[in-house]
Amino acid sequence: MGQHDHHEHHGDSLADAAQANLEKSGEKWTDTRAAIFDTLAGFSRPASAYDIAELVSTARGKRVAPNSVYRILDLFVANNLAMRVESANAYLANSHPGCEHDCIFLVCDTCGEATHVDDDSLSQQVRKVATAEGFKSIRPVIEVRGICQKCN
Amino acid sequence: MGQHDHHEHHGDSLADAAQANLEKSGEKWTDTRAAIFDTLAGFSRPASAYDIAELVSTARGKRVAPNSVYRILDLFVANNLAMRVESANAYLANSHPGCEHDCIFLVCDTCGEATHVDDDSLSQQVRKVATAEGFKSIRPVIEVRGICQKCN
DNA sequence: CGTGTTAAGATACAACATATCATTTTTGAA
DNA sequence: TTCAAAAATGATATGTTGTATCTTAACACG
Ligand SMILES: [Zn+2]
Ligand SMILES: [Zn+2]
Ligand SMILES: [Zn+2]
Ligand SMILES: [Zn+2]
Repeated sequence: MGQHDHHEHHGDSLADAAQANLEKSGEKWTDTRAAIFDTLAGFSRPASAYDIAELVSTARGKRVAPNSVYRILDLFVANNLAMRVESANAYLANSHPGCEHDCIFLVCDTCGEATHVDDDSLSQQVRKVATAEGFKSIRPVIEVRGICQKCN
Repeated sequence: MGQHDHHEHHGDSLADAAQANLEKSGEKWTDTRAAIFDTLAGFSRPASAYDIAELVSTARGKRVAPNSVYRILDLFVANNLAMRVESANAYLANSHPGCEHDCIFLVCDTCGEATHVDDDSLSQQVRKVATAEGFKSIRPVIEVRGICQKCN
């Protein structure tokens, strides 16, 4: 189903890719941003801004306010370093920054884990439906809520 | 794109259809539920529980608390009388209760209006992707954020 | 340096959502 | 009809998510 080439990154490799991507857009990879990215990437589930604020605060020994976290998450989303899972009011690190496409998230109602799926033909169809209705600046939100295999 | 027969209801006809549907499930069509449904159906855009609480309170001259509204909206969603638009934290009356299918919502970031689209083949594909990953109790969330034709 | 710009912090508050317990209304059997 | 159980709604408190505004700190660069 992955109809395009891309690289799934992990750990340091992911942070490096994220940094490279952000800097390519002329943005800076500051300590705070790095800490927030690392924390986000450390979650195996979509993390709320408050989750991240708490962990980063502890990790750095000084409080990081939620609004700062939101600011940086917004920056990450705008630059494809992270995605927002709308049905969970939470965020996920993008495991393949630099690769532009519409992700599909399968979110388990029981354990909260989110599976990331790519299906370009499907997301293209969604875009086509919206285009047909005259929509511009299209951002598909394709998610599935349900019970994952492990929880069944 | 609507690959199945169904009826779009409006006004009293819609409320009647909603009532019939709810009662078919053994639930009661109380005054409060009727008022909340009417208010919800009167919105041309996804309405938040608080929006509805405020309007219903005014209309009935007595306060209806948000938690009551949430309770009833949950009931409506469970019985297909309303749908939740996840990316807007808000609700829409279902213009065709009794007709089971996965709706697609196109939501304008500028004016907030939501266009309702049905595409069974598309939503079936989304379900298929989730099924292939071992998901059960699947509830697709297919929405598109963007700028609508009028706002362009 | 000094000055303008960008990033981050502090604080307050708004918006969305749920938990718990009390009260009212409905129902249906005695 | 009366009364007890169940269902619906109300009151209240609190938790969670998100934004607005202003201040302070870090940085870049002439
Ligand atoms: Zn990809
Ligand atoms: Zn699970
Ligand atoms: Zn339909
Ligand atoms: Zn619009």
